[in-house]
Amino acid sequence: MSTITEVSKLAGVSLATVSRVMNGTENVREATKEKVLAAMKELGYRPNAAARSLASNKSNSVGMMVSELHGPFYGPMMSGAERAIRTAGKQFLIVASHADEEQEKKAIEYLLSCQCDALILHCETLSDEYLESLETGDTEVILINRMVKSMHDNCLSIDNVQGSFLATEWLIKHKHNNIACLLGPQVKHDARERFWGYQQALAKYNIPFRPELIEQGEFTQDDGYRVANILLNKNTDLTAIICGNDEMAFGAIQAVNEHGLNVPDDISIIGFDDVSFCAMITPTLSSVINPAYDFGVEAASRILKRVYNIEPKFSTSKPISEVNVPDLVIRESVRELE
Amino acid sequence: MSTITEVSKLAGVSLATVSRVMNGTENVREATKEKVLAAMKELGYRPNAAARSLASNKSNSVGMMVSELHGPFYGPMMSGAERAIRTAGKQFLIVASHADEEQEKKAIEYLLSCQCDALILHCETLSDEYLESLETGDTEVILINRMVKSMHDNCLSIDNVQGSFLATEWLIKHKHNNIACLLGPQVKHDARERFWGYQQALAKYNIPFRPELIEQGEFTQDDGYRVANILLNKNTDLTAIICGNDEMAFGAIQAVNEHGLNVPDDISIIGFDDVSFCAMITPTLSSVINPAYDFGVEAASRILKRVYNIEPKFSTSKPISEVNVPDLVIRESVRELE
DNA sequence: TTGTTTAATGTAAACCTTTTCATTTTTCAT
DNA sequence: ATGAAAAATGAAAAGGTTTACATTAAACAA
Repeated sequence: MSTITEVSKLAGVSLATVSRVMNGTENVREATKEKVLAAMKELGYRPNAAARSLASNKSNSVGMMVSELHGPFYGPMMSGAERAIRTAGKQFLIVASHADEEQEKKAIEYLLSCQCDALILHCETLSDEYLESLETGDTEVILINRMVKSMHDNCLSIDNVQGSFLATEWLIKHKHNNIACLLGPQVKHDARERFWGYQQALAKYNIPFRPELIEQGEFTQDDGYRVANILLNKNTDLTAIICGNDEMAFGAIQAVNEHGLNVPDDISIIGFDDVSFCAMITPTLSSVINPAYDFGVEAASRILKRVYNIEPKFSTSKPISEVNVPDLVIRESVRELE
Repeated sequence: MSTITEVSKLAGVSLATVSRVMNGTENVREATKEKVLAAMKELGYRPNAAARSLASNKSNSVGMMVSELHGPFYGPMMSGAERAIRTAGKQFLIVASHADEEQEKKAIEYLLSCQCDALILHCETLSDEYLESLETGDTEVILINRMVKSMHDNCLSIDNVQGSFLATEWLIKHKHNNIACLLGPQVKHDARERFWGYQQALAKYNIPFRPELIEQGEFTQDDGYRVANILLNKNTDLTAIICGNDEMAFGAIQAVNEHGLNVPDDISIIGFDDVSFCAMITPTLSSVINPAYDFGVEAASRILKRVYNIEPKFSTSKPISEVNVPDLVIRESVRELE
């Protein structure tokens, strides 16, 4: 691989001039510029990112951490952020943490050691204290789906309690009384918040909380299926199920069908996140909107402004603030009782 | 941020020793090691990846390029590769190219300038010559969904022609004669190959090729819907539609439904790729398996072996060779005619 | 012990840029 | 034409690590 030195020799100028041409920052005479560009081309020169970053103490890259690289929720979130960052000419790195504490820490360490200028994190296990400690460095950090009060301006999330409350309330208002709840893993704060929203709604309408209507599982289709079966086997009177997320809801629909019951005629189901397949499955799934794509775009936009002083070219479909009031989308999977 | 020098001073040893402790390569006395580790911890030392990569000419990272970060096909592909790479303790970088030639080149340039030790590329627009030129460097390159003869051992793909042939043949064998074809964008080689497989099957069974049964669109649900409508408006006798991929197929199902027709009673539909939602929608979608996850794992495994001399811990569910014979999964979206 | 081999550690150059500061060249007003 | 100011360029240090080579300390045999 050729280096800047070789380019400078071929072009008959100094290192510094080649660097200036590359970065386009300072004045270089047009004739010189062309000589350098020609030399670069001839040698197939490609700047060494490591050396640049070492010398400049900047990497021109933004790192993102997500739990998984696949899945209907993370995909749009990554895409949104990527689009905004790349359009601004900055580089974008992604690492997956698999929602494991140690791996989350390692992933962040890695992004930091890459000298990322900013970080976008969707973390599931890390404590507020750990996240706060990240702020002490000079790397901008934005958290998605998480609210740490002391980092308020750097957090983007929806009000999970409110979202779950809305979903439950809709069911209550439409005459459902025996509403089951398929919880996500309660080690995750969003799963806990969603549970709390359910409880709040019951309380508001004076509906007794029945522990037998609660089951907990992973945020997956398989576990939704498994856990919904448990629920259906022990309860014959339930008319609706609120699910921790859409994947679980889809598993629940399968379980309901296998029990010879119909969604929504026998049982109404509401998911959470409103991922793309909600509108694809049969019946279409009612859900609480969690605007993953917009969160990605918004996170990136804030970074572009704050770190690079660039006015972002993309904007979100609707304004995104720190804590967003979620909307409920009603589709075929629910019905009102008389 | 603290540096290796500060660590060495605090521990009372030389730079070299700290480096040796970090890398664990050479002999260091146990007592010394502990001193160094303690100093690192005390300072919160984090190695500078740029400096390491510059000095060692290695980055311990593998780069991947995909067209999009979201979507049911790329997600599993990224996940498979990521899992294998990270388990081996190497780092994993992803960039998106948006299936645009210039952006694909830029993305690759970026990964190379990051000194990635190896590249996994899913490219759509680049020429064989360009890809061959990448091989001249000392960076290992693996191509997914692409076969360049001169790089045979570095390519992983399915036989698209064969896949499409199988799907078409199934329909023919089950008495379908008027089989329409929803093509993907013919600038993409896989879309072209799939078209070719369709033609081959017709030819083999002496079914005349009817241009009015062919429409071309993007590989998206929206375009599948749009293009299927065109097809349905001008053809009243078709009984089956072969689609360029699963997204298009889903769009086609919607179009068929809106025309007051039923899948599969009136029209049979087969997709391509067998992404996860095939089994989730109604009717479940028949498709040709394109093992994205396994391709990711296999690509990573080959790199681990060749570049790092590490025996990979993960293996694919079934053996993956360079060009794989695809399987057809028959689900509810097709029926046999009498 | 003494000398020899091996293990542990240290020194300093190298990796490729950026960037400060100094120097040279150009421009332009007089 | 002259000098001052501005623009263009160059020289060299700095950035944090690895690693070849040199040195010192430990281990061990005689």
